[in-house]
Amino acid sequence: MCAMDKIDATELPPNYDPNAFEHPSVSVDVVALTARGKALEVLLIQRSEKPYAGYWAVPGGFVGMEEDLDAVAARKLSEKTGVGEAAPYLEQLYTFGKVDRDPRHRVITVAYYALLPAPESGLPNAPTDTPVAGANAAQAQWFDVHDLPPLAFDHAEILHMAIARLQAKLGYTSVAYALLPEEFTLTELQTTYETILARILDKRNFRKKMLSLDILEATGKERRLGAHRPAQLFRWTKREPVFLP
Amino acid sequence: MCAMDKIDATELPPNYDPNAFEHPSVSVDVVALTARGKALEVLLIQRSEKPYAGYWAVPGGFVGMEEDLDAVAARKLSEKTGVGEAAPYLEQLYTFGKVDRDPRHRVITVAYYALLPAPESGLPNAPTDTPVAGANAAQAQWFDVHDLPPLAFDHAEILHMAIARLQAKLGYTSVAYALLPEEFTLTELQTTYETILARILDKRNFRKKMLSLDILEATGKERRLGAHRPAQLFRWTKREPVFLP
DNA sequence: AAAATAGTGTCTATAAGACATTATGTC
DNA sequence: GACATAATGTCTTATAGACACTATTTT
Repeated sequence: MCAMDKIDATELPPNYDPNAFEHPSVSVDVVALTARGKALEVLLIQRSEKPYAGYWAVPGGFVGMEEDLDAVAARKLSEKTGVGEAAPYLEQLYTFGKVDRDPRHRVITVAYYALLPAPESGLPNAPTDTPVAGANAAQAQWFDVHDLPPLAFDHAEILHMAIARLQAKLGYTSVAYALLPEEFTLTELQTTYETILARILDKRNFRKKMLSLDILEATGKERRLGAHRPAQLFRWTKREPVFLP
Repeated sequence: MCAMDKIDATELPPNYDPNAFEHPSVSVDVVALTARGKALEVLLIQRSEKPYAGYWAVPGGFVGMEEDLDAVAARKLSEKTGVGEAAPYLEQLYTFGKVDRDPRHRVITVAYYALLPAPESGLPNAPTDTPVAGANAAQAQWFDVHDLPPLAFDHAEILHMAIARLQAKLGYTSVAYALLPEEFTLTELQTTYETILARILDKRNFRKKMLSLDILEATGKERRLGAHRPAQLFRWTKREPVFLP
């Protein structure tokens, strides 16, 4: 433990030199999630270097001196997924700071999670289906969260926390908006909920509930797919998360 | 923006030198809350140095290379409040990382909040009523969160987030256990809820609800205070937070 | 007996959950 | 008309909230 441990942030002298002591590094990691059909998928990058060479990791980057945490998260997400200007849902998750979570040196990571519409949705903020690998040719790929490769560092813990947070938020907000295309059927919406919650919901109760919340509106259009009755298309009344009663 | 901004944590070469570039500093700030009578109180320290000399701040400290984030939070809390071994409720709140939140240099702070029983409760983990000032003779004092002195940095934002989190958690967990003494009356419990939520609750509904949750048990003892019927004393069935149905 | 707080029950309204059939399009 | 998915309503149960009086103790 170095001398810095005992310095109180509230009591720093004005001439204190922030570089007089060794600091932990700070990184930002982004759990990018998308609901594709019946799978909840996460974007992972395969490491090509030690430690954890060959293992997969959530994309992340170090925090420089002149960039807000949120900005680092947005930038990393954009670099890896190809999402453009239209802001995806991006929320800080938790900060992981165990001394030995990175075997090389002390790295404190501020984890975020992002919700993206399925790549095939055609939305401007949908990720490209082929994520962008890093400069050192590491692979980037979407994985079903229930069929994961070995994960580096404490990234399994980070991912589980992101999924738990999303599951919880589904219950009291309209965050699901961020996972769906502009227009969708109630069945697609229900499938998204079922995918994330990993359980089957009752169709009548689900529709009754959703339509009572004033968060959806019919577009008047319908989707015709196959030899059966077409489905009405809906959109969100607000493309931002709303707290539900 | 320095070169470090563009280095990807998942792609670090094994011989990367973490000290080759300037890092942000990392601090931990702890919002210590206690419910004393009809006031929710927060522990603040008065700064004696610039910037924000004379302003009040939440206690905090820098994170050294060899200490977990949670451990820094626990240590700071213990130093300032005199709480001992018996662990108070301590939970990570949010990480604040705006570039200019500290005018001196870049400081990213991981905020925690702690719930302590009232100083006069006699519990082993109750804070001393006279909090410990820092080495440079700054004052430390408990303040009603609705009657605050001017706060330094973004500490007003941190405090408001802590209060909002506590209010939310009261609704779906038994965290209130951490604010009460070992034995307490239902009226004291209700007063604690009312203080935190800043609204009056119905006595009959409150008692009906609380007693239906299997989180309280009667001690068989009663408290006699003044010219009126004595109140039964209760204790928590578990001194840890429980999720409520 | 006056004062002060402890303690208690009913009714209503709302929400959640179980449950099966009809409707409408394509091929 | 066979097939496949869309769309819909009722009943039961549990929960939340409004609401006022009696009980017990001290002084």
